[in-house]
Amino acid sequence: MPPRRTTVTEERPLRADAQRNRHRVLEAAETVFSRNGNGATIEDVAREAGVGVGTVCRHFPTKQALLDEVLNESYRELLVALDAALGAEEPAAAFDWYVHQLAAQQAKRRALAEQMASELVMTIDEALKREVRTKTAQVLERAQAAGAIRDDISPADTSMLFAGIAQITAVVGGDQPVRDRYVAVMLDGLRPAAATPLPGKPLRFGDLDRLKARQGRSR
Amino acid sequence: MPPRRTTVTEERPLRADAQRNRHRVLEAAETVFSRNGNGATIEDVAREAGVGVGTVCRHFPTKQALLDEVLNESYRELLVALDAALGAEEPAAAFDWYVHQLAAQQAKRRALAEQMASELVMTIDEALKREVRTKTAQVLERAQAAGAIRDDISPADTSMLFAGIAQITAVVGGDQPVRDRYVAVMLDGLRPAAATPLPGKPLRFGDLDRLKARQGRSR
DNA sequence: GGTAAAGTGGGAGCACCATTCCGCTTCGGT
DNA sequence: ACCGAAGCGGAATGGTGCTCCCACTTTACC
Repeated sequence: MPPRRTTVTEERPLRADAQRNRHRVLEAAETVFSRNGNGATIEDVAREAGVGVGTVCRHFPTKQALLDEVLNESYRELLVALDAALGAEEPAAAFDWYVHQLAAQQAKRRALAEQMASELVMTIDEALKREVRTKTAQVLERAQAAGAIRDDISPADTSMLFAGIAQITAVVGGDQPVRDRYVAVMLDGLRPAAATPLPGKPLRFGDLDRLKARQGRSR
Repeated sequence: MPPRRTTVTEERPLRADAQRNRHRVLEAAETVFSRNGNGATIEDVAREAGVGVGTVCRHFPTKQALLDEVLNESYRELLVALDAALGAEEPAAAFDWYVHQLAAQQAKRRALAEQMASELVMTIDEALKREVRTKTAQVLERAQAAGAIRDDISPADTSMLFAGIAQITAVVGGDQPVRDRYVAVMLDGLRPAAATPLPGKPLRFGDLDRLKARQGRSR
C-alpha cells in the first residue's frame, strides 16, 4: 500500500528508512527532471537517487505521479514569489519582478517550463492552483491599478503569455541576460503606453483550461 | 535504393504508381502531423495514406526524414509569405502582417509550431533556411527603417520570439481571435514607443543555433 | 537478539513504435 | 500477352521505458 503525500503522516506512519528514500527520490526527480525535462526516465531518477526502480515505483505508483509531486513543489515555490510580489511596496515593479522571477524558475526547473508550456497534462493540486491563480490576478491587478500594465489584459491572458515565455526559457536555458531580454519585450507589450487596443476578448481561466485540455487530448 | 526529393526526377525515374504513393504519403503525413504533432506514428501516416507502413518507410527511410520533408514544405510556404511581405508597399504593416501570418501557419501545421518551438531538431535544407533568415531580416529591417519596430532588436531576436508565439499558438490552436491577441501584445512590445532599452545584447543567428542545439542534445 | 512486517533491488512482463524483410502484386517495355 | 524488375503490405524484429513482482534485507518492536 504505497503512501502518498510529502507530509510526514498518512495511512500507516511509514518506516524511517522509507521516508529517507522517498525524500531522496523526490530530490533526485527534481534534479533529473530539471536537467532533462519529462523526457528523463524512471531509471535516471532511480540512479540519481541511488535506489532501485522498484523503490521509485512503489513510492510513486506512476511516473506521472512523481512528476506531479515535483511540479506541485514548483508551484509552491512560485507561491513564495507571488507572496513577495504582493508584499512589495511598488505594485508596478512587483509585477515585472514576478515575471522575471517566474522565468528564472522555469529556467531552473525545465520540467516546470515544459508544464507551463503545457506539453504535458499534469494534475496539480486544485487548492494550490487556485491560490496561484488568485494571487497572480492580484499582482496583475495591482500593477494595472498603478497604471503600469494595460487594462485590457486578464489574468488568464498573462498565463497564456507565460506559456510563451516558458518556451523561450526552455530554449535559452540558464542564460539570464538573454532570457531577460525577451521577458522585457513582453512586458513592454503589456504597458498601457502601447495603446493599440488588443483584438479579441480577454481570456478567462475557464477558456485556458479548455484550451490546454484540448491540446493534451489531441496528442 | 529509396528516392529522395519531391521533384520528379533523380537517380532512376521512379515508377508511376510509386510516385502517386509517395505523394499520398506526403499529404497524409502533413495531415496527421498537423493534427497530432510529431507524436503521430508512422502507422497513422500509413493508414491515412491508405498504404502499408513498409511503403512509407521505403520512401522515407526514417520518420525524421518524412518529418523533415513536411517541414521543408512548411518553410517553403513561409517563404511565400515573406515574399509577399517584401513586396508590400507599407513596410511597417508588412512586418505585422507577416508575424500574424506566421502564427496562422503554425496553427495550421502543428508540427511546424513544434519545430519552431524547437522540441525537435530537424534538418532543414540549408539554402532554404538561409533564405528564410535573410528575408526575415529584410522584412524586419524595413519595418525598423520605417520606424515601426524598435532598433535594438535583431533578426535572431525575432526568431526567438517566434518560438514563444509558436508555443502559444500550439495551445490556442485554430482560434484566430485569441491567437491574434497575443501576437498583438508581442508586436506592441516591439514598438519603438516602448523605449525602455532592452537588457542584454541582440542575439545573432549563430547564438540561436547554438542554443537550440544545446536544447536538443540535453533531451 | 529475535522475529514479523515493511521496504528494497532489479529482473520479467508488457506495450508501444520505428524499421526491416520477404513473398506476392503491379507496372511497363517489348 | 509476357516477364523481369520495381513496388507493395504487413508480419516480424528490436529497442525503449513503464510497471509489476518476489526473494532477500532492514527495521522496529518485544
